[in-house]
Amino acid sequence: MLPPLNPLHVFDVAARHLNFTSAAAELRVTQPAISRQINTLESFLGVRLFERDKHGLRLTSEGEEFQRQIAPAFRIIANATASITATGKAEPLKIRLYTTFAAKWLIPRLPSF
Amino acid sequence: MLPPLNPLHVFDVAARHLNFTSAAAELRVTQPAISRQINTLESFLGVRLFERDKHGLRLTSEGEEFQRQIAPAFRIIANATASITATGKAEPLKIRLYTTFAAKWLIPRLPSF
DNA sequence: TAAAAATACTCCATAGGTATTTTAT
DNA sequence: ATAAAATACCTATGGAGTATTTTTA
Repeated sequence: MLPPLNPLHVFDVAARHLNFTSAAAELRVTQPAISRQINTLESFLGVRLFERDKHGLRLTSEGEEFQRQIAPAFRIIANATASITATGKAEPLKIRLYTTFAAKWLIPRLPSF
Repeated sequence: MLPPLNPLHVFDVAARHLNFTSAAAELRVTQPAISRQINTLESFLGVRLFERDKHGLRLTSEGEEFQRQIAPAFRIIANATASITATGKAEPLKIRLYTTFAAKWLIPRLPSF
């Protein structure tokens, strides 16, 4: 069974920040958005991941272990996405044209390009 | 940069099935839902993941490589979720009661429980 | 009292369903 | 002719914003 994935990602970020407000900044959303995503995940799991008491915000022991386990998953996804996105970006551009056109028009302009 | 995660998960399942209809069954949604999720992912990546030509449905080479890379991420997430969900489920149940009640009512019934 | 988290309310975007069309075997 | 994918259309759910309240250092 998979948990809701967007809340899981938010948790991954928030667990590194230990601060919902700055996690919100990294994800380019607002602080309440983070609060609710975390809540969604905790409700789904039936487990409290963050402790909101004295000492401010900290991970529960379950939260810490969970974070440790899931973090690699997002690194994998990010890497895979970077790879596939990069594919083709470095492909050489192939151009066919008349030799006379190449000589008279293209070659002179190549340097400035 | 992370891709949309729900479409990514749908892709993971569909890539194993090589069949949107049966992937839909596994995910308990309809076939058009799969079709659109895949489309969302392909649009985001700017890469075609499935080939829909003769021979039916097959992964493109990029799709195959991508699937190979991301699949472990979902296994990680599923395992982590199983662990944290299981936490506490095996906790011993603590009961306090009167010794007389224990002797007369509880103990006789324990075997059948 | 200042800074951060939670909550209430509203709005929009994403995701799904049903019906139907297209495509390919 | 059949089976699967794509598309159109509509609906519903989830996610986000703003404003505000609660909490804690």
